[in-house]
Amino acid sequence: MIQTVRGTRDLLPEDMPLWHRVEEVAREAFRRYGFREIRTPIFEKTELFARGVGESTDIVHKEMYTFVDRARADSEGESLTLRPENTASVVRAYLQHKMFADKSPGELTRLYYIGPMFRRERPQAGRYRQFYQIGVEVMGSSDDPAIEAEVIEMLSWLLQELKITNTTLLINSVGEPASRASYVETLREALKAQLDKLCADCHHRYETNPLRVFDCKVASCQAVIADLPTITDSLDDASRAHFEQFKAHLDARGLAYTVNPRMVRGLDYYTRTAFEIVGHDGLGAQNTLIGGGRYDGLSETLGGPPTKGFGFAFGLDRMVMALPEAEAQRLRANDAPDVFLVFLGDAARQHTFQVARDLRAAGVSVALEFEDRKMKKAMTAAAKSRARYALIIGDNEVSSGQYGLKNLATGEQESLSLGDIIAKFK
RNA sequence: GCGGGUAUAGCUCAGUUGGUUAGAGCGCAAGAUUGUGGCUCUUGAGGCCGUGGGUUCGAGACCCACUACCCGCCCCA
Repeated sequence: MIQTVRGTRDLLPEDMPLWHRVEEVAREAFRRYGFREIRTPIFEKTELFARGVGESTDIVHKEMYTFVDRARADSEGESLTLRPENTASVVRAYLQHKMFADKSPGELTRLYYIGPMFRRERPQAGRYRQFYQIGVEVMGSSDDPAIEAEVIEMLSWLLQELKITNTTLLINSVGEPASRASYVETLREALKAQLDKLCADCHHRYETNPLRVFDCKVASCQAVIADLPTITDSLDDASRAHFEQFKAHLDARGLAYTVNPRMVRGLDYYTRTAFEIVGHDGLGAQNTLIGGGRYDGLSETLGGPPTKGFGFAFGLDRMVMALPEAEAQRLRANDAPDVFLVFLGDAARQHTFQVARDLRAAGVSVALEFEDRKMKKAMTAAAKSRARYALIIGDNEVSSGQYGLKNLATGEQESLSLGDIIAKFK
């Protein structure tokens, strides 16, 4: 039997109401905050991600689905990649369509996206090779921290609307590229003296990406980590001032946060503000719900004019997992037909098709089966469909034009004309 | 790439020191009940026991290999 490729999965009808709900709430949040949708291609030239995300990152290094396109007579096949994330593509589109050109100073471009991304990682709880992300990007000439606070305010509303409570907002500033680079050296110096106390993984991190040592879960490493210098101490003055303003904006909006000076970003393009919203319920080891930050240099990296940028992304797979059970049940229960048509005998069967058409034309969600069954069986099918009502159509009903409408939850039944029934569902 | 776990009915799982016909609950089907579902009772259908090899008189069980899935690590939004 052919099955799904490792790390991919089918999203079955039972779960779709949950996915739709997250998408619907997100779109509503974006509408209220002035974001407009953009859809970029699912694959791009490999170079876009190599430059945008960063050559040295693991994503580019070993986690991309890259393939060479078919060669033509006049050219080599070019290297293409299924998008591992969407920020680089959105910035590319922003530049390609010169969205900055008709803007006045300080005017922002607010974009959002929803769609699948691909990473060739080992799957685990809440992590798939084809996963779905929702994200926004704010681009323009301004890097006002009020932008950041407003976006986080929007996320706060979104989580509340989804009934996802018990989350924590973590913030940090990773500074300008220059101050970040000097901090990495400071950190490497500090680690050098304690190398003998670190685990094998951290030895590797010391070489490749010292910032990652902070994420180590080994107890002996944690002891060392506690005494390491933080990036906060190395911040340049402008970044420090920017971060202070950002916090003041959060305070003014009543948004609670925890400063985590050890929270760093893996992708090359991040500058200054970084944030995460972590969940605590039912997410396994993958408890980061939302991650984002500022990426002021990305446009230039991709050959565009100096542009400020700020954005976030969250995984739909994981957000759906984080929905509380009660909310999930409510959403699934709502995903049911309005009425299930039960008919008895061949004459009623023909008549039922007409009734179904009239109800549907009036906007009612109608379920029915085509088999002529005993009433008992038909009622069982009606209950199984989870329809709110069963509409009973036998010879008596056909001749009288009065149908039995039974509320399947309460068991109450009344006799109504088709017009009355349609009115009831309006 | 590395580590641990699991693989038996549609689903969730039992299955004793290796023993003859592989079980339960839920679900599904039929009936009790020929125009009224849910509850109850009765009956039934449904299994290459992940795949391949080995040990044995005999393997769902023990050994080896493989594959798949799950969880975690690496990495990361």
